[in-house]
Amino acid sequence: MTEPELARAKSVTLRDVARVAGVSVPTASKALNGREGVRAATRQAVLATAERLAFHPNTTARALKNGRSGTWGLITDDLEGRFSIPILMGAEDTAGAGKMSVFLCDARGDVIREKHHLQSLLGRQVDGLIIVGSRTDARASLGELPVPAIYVYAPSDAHTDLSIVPDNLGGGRLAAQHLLDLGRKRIAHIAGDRSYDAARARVTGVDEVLTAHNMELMGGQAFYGVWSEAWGRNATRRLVESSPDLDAVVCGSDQIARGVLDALKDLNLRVPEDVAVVSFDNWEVFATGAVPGLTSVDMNFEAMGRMAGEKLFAAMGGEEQQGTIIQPCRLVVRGSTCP
Amino acid sequence: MTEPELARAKSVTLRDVARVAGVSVPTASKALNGREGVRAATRQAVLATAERLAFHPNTTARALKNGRSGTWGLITDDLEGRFSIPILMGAEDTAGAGKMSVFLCDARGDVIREKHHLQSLLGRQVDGLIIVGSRTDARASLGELPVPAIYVYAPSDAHTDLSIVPDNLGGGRLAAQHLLDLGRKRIAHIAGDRSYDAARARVTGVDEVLTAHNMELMGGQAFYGVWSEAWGRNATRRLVESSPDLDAVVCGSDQIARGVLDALKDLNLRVPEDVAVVSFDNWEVFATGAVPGLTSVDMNFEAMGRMAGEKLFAAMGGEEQQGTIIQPCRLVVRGSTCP
DNA sequence: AAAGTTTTCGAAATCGATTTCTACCGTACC
DNA sequence: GGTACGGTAGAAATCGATTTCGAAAACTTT
Repeated sequence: MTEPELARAKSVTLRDVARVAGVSVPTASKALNGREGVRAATRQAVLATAERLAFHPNTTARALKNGRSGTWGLITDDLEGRFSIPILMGAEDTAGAGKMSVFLCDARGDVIREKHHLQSLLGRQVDGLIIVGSRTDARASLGELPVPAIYVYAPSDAHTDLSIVPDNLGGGRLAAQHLLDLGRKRIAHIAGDRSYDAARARVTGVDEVLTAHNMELMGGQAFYGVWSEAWGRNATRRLVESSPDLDAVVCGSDQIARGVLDALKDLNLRVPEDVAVVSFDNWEVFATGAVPGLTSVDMNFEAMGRMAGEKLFAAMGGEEQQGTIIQPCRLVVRGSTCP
Repeated sequence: MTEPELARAKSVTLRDVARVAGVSVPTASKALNGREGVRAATRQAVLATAERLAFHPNTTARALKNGRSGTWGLITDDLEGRFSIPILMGAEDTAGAGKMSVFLCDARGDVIREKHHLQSLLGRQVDGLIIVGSRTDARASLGELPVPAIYVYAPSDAHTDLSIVPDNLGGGRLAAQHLLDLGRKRIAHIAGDRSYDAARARVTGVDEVLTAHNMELMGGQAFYGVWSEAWGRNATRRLVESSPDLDAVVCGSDQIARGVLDALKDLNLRVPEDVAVVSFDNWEVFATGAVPGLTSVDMNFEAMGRMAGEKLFAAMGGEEQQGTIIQPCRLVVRGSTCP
């Protein structure tokens, strides 16, 4: 067993490269990492052999030495990945391809499991944490941690943490302004679950714009319910009964909007000619599958992920930050408001 | 700087525990890992101090030593996480809470990016790979790898790899048999994209059952199109025109089914009284949001993930396997077939 | 009490890469 | 030609945990 390369057909180590290139391990390391103190010819030789042997450095060893693992942990409650995946992709993008890898952990809404995942991630020496809540209400802070953490979508309840949340208020304004721009005057709002911060903020945004134009919502207020198509259908039927002259509906989510579209059709009201419909989330499969396509306010998950990545890098660089960053939304116009 | 505990307020290492407990590092290691050769009293002391100091072993160091990182890599093309997240959760479950952490990488359908992620994951010494395709067609094998890999949802095109795929054929049978059990005789099939293996397999399954009962599909064949609501609507209109007496429709996906339901309603056909509807995927938000709720064939993603986890463990234990494992589907009955 | 066993513990090597820090080389200058 | 110097390369320590192996301690046995 004097031949190490026979013992493990596994992977090529730096030692192998150094031996083949006829230099020492430190020299090989310096050459590969572009550090000075290596003659150009030597560096070339090392690079060439590394290439030839298909050398890939063991990230684990590097992590152990310099205390940086090049990984982030993302903890979420999002069972379907609707939020998590775009946010993850956005975060990854800031690092440049493959520089950072992300552990995705699903706590499934269970605090115990979350604690467990957290410990596991810290044991793996992640360089940062992204905590993705499934609703925009403030969630319990994880407290003081040995690595920077950023709360995305749901803000932390501790103002010493850094949170990134979508601008639901601004989204509401966007939706209302869009309808006003189209000349709509009699606007109703079928909202989501009142217990959700997001639902209330969206309502507030709509209200603000209407008030500024000396208008108010049909029925005098928004109608809160649940985040489902069924609620959209029911609410629409009642709404049209009491206010048959309405000409636009803002919906708390795309799912609600789907219900609204269904009900309007049953009631022989044309969209967008008789009634324009705007909703929130811009969940592609729902928004584009509808007839007509739904004009919807996009929460910009990927942008939130990118921001999270940037802030994590900044924090890793020692630049501590706290507070709540509000990420603007954007309106995606489709057939439900413009023919 | 003779006081190491001042230098880094960071984390508690095994050395710290050993020092405080008054034993050597190896002894502390043995005590914590439940290995023999340690007196009961000594072990107790070590365990107590570890607890008191909130010691969490550095997984990175352990990984470096014994060559096992306790991590898996999951590479997917799934932009929304519809497949990946349930599969990831299933895989994690097999390990027991937190024992395995999973790197989630989204290749976004880009081969270059996939290669990149793969290298990155191998550099991080993952113990296994789960490759999740976004369509059931066979995908290019990643070839010989230093760690076991399992292809989920989309099988590998190399028969020396191990793949786990949903039983689309069996799913088709389930759907057809369900309709026959309900006494339906005139069954049509509005399928998805013909270029997808899944679409064709589902059709074959339905055909098999009908043929076994000396029946055939309305129109003599399945109608292929695309995986969209719009296709469901269009196809239904044409179908009812040519075969107004149909009493059941099998849909290639929940999205198609949503279009079918819409169109049937426009045509004043009641579901399920006049026409029963069965679909595939059981995508909750679509299936339960519809009126009536969609009876749908569930692909059991989580079960596929669990199977993947088990097989990876087996492979890590040296038990090589190859071939394709077909994971059964299950029928979830809702209002679109039973009132 | 001496010899033989068993148990318990710790010194040292290991994993793979990085990072000093020192030894050496050749060149340049006086 | 000897000293000084910038530039290269390598020896050794390091990260934190594991593991082997030898030594010391604690018991038995005669």
